[in-house]
Amino acid sequence: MAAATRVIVKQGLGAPTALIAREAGVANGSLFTYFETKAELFNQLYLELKTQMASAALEGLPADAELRAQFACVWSNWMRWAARNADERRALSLLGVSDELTPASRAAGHRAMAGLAELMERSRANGPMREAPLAFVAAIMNSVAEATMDFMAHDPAHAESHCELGFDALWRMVG
Amino acid sequence: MAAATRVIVKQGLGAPTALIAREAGVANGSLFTYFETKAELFNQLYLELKTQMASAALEGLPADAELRAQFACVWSNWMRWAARNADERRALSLLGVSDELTPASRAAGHRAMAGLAELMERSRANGPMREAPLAFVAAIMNSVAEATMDFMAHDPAHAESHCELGFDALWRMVG
Amino acid sequence: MAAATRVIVKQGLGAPTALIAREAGVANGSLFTYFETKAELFNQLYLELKTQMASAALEGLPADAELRAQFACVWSNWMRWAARNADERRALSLLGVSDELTPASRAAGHRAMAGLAELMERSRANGPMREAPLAFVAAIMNSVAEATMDFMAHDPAHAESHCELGFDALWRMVG
Amino acid sequence: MAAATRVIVKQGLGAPTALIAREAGVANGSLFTYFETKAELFNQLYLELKTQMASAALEGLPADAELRAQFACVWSNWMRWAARNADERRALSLLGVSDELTPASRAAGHRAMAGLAELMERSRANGPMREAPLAFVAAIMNSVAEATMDFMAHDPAHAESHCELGFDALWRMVG
DNA sequence: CATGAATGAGCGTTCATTCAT
DNA sequence: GATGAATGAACGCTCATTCAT
Repeated sequence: MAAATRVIVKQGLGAPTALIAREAGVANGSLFTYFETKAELFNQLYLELKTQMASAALEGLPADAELRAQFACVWSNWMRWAARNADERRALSLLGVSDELTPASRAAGHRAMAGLAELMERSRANGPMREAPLAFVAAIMNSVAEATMDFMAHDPAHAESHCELGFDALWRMVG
Repeated sequence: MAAATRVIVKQGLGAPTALIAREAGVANGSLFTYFETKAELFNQLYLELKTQMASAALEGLPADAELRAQFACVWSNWMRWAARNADERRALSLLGVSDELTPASRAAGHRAMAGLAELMERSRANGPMREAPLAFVAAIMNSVAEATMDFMAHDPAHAESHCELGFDALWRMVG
Repeated sequence: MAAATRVIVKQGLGAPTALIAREAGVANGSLFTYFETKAELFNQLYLELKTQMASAALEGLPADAELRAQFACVWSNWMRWAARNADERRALSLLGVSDELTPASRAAGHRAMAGLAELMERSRANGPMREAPLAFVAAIMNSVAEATMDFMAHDPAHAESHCELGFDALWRMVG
Repeated sequence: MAAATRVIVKQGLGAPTALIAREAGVANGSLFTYFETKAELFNQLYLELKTQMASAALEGLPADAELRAQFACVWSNWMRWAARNADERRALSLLGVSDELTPASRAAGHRAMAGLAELMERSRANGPMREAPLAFVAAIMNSVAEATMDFMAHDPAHAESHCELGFDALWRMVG
């Protein structure tokens, strides 16, 4: 998995399975002992990374703090994970647009993000988007997060300020 | 070009050039009379679609209206283009993440969006994001637009309301 | 023809007909008005070059001089032609080993060299190879000539001395 | 390798790799397990054949016999190898004029012929070509050898006598 | 006759997947 | 289970040749 992540980042989703196997230190064919097909590997990797990202975001959530503070904590965790796991994030992003990704995996990915979605749900409850469908709000949250991560990755010197700018913007939208 | 758009939407970027040629009603090899390589085709298509999208968005811009109204008009054009050109939008989105896309094409794509960026620039001038880098604000605008388009495409019955929700959210962020 | 020669030298026999046409300043398809196929062009070119080479070699032959002097004159003409028409020689050499060259062309090529062969025939009449088949002697003459030309082309500074060395060697063999 | 040799002789250097693979009894793609490219295969084959030829020529060289006898032995070995390995010789000859042959391979080929060159060097030491560059003498030796082989192959009935004629001619030149 | 866009068979090469060891 | 050589379908691209203009 870690090997696949590294290879995908370097070579894209078109990277030969042989390369992934070599990076993992196993034989060419052994890869297919663990994953029936390349697509299967990609789907599992997608889910693993998404889950890892979600749990990183929710780590240490102060359950009884104010909503805004909770959200700020999650956002900060999320962005920090992205900054420290640039490869994982990049791979996740590539996998997310792959044609090989099954609807099932995509659904499972959403489920992994349920904790985040729930927080979002509560955050907007009294805000201007209280009437919008949750999925829509979640999608916007995601897209702003992605854009923020891109900027943090691209310009690490101002990572901190971009992180805050992103959060403030998001909170203005939904909070 | 239109053929390539259709095929890309159906089969992804991995679609055989032979299929694109057939869809266009020309012979396998004729494609390479017009585009030196598959990558070249993709790059040109990307730029064409991006340009088309940008000019659709800026069409009929009421130059002396209030900023908010101008922006609303652009947003509405933009979303309408996306709704009416779902294939084009999907193809553009796939092309945008391709490894075959050259930095030059990406830069040209940004230039095509200059009109939008400039409007954005003016819109945020007195807003809460007046200190943020333009590129960052543009990225967020794009990402919210993308998310909105996705929802409009996915649930055409509520396209109109999603369009408004998206705009309001964006305006709250930057306006 | 001249265009074909230049292109063959630069790109080898695999050079596209389109390139030859462009070099000749005519359209892609016009080439096939003059030559039915690429092979036909190559065969005709082969014969033209071989004929040109042979007549260059025989030019100004002092019909009533001593045999050795006659041969020396021919050899000198031959080598001079090769030196001054490096492209033609190179092309001829490539064409000579092509699979496209028909036996008929090869035979015609030999006929073009008849004058040289006849001189050779007389030269060896009283020499050590008087019993050998003419064709064999001619082949050896040719091969020594080729080797000499190669050296003259490769090291033009000593062209003159290589030319003489080649002649002396050949004469020792047959004269 | 043997398969490649056979196919090259029958079809020339333009023969499809698929044919070579089939002749070798392996799958289309397997060829590229052993040789990265077609050119790589050709280069390696060239070197193998050249080396094989050279060692055949030097086999059983009577180190303390007279020079002429040594040379005669080598010549006889050489011609016998060519007669018995007509395919190999033909392939070698075709490979030798290919544009795919790298300078490195050509140099390695020369190195493989070093033994022959050295014998040649000693043979001419007191002969009429003692002042000529070694490379030139070697080139002439080669070209006479080639011509002789051609005749032996073309007219096997008189192979023996052509072999002798060739040697005598060569010795007259350099010995 | 000249043109040059169109053709499509054919090629070298890649790589996910299999399977005998 | 692990291996890695073998597989062969599939792809991007080339180019000799044709033919409507």
